[in-house]
Amino acid sequence: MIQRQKGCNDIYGREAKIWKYIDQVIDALMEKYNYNYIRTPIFEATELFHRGMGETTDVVTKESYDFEDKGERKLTLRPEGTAGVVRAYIENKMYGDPNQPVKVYYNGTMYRYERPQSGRDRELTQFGMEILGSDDPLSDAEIISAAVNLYKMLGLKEIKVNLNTLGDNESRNNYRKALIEYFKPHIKDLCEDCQERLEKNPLRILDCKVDQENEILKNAPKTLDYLNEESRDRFEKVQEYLEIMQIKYEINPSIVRGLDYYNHTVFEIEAKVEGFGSNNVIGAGGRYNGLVNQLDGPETPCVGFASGIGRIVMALELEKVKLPIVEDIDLFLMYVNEDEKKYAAYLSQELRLAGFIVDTEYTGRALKGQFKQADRLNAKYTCVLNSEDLNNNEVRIKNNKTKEEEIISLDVLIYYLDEKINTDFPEEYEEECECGHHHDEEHECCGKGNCGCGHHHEEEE
RNA sequence: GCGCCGUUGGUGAAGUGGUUAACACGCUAGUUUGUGGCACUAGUAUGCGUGAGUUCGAUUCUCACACGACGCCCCA
Repeated sequence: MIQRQKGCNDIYGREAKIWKYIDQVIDALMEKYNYNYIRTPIFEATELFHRGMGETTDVVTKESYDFEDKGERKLTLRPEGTAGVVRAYIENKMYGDPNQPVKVYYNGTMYRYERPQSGRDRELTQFGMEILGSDDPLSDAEIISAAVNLYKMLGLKEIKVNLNTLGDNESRNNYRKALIEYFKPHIKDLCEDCQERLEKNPLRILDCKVDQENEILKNAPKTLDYLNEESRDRFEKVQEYLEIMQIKYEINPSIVRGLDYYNHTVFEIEAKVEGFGSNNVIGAGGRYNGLVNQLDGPETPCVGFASGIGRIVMALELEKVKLPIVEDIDLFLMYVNEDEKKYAAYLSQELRLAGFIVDTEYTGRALKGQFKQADRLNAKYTCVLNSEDLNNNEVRIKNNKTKEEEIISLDVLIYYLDEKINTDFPEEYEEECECGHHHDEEHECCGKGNCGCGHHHEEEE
């Protein structure tokens, strides 16, 4: 049997509904923030990804899906979204658009040749957003706020924003030097991996899992002490805007992004949920003022964010968040003989076009089996089409919850169903927001906190 | 790339070096019920990840590979 490829997933059933729902929330949110959807190719010239990340990083040498096509072009399946967006920005000369900055978002599959583990697959789906052409700290804050609001809208409560700054290039280099100098005398007391990291990527030592509790790490120099004045001011501005937007965050000096093109703001958003594996970062981003230029575009300050949809789904499930996913149908049509079946075909067509979710029998089951199927599909109503009733221009509609059955004239069936569905099965509004109160339509949120539940928040309950 | 554990039907799983691979759920059919959901009856893996080896004989032992789970490295 041919199996699916390692680290790839088939998403279907209820899970697929969750994915589609998330996509909808993303689209709705991005509309509010006025970001435009952008779709770039899934493969690009290998060089695009290799440049700007440095040829020697593990990411490039070991973890990218490189291949050659029949025209001997060297191609790579995109491992992330930003490079393609930046390429498109440059190639389409979006920097010349009078409408600046350019705000775009994407949502698609990415490919990384990795060893699969919890929260890490070879094919993954990422949503991301970028602001190209603004160096304003407000744009950093906006990106972070949008990320936080997305998670809140989806219903995640246990999230934590870790914020840090790398400063500009000068600050960053000074800090790097200071770190190496600081760690060098202590190197023997650190784990093997950290000894490797010292020259290669000293910032990573701060993030080490083995030495997490080591005093040496705790007393290590902090980024913030090596910022020049300009970078420090900038960081303070970002924080100020976040506070105005009431976005909670924590400054965490161990947040370092892997690649060189990052500067100034960097952040990671963790899902703090019981049961999450070691990869609990559901989204991350930062400022990358150098990248556009590195890829032959004009000097362009940018900031962006990306989030793995798979990890969001995982977090939603672990938190047992109730999602507004339709898992039932309005009506299941049953029949026994061929004439009734034909009528089922006709009626399902009519009702579907009228906007109802209708299903019927296709596998030749006996009536008993059809009732079971109706239950499995969570049908709100069932209807056994009976030749006798049909001759009288009537059908029997049974509420599948109360088992009450009514005989309805076919002429008014649509009106009947329309009304009954709303009265028998009202939509439930029950959500809990940060304020800790359950609330529904009558009992609204007290307004403390930013729950994104979609209801208007009054000052008083 | 490294480490650890795992892989039995539609699902959850038990089990053994040797004629029919337990049990449960599910599913299908039948009896009964005015049109089901309860109950009862019957059916439902020539098969135990793939390949090779040990053996008279392997799903059970050994090895390799694949896949899954988790962790390390790395994390765009």
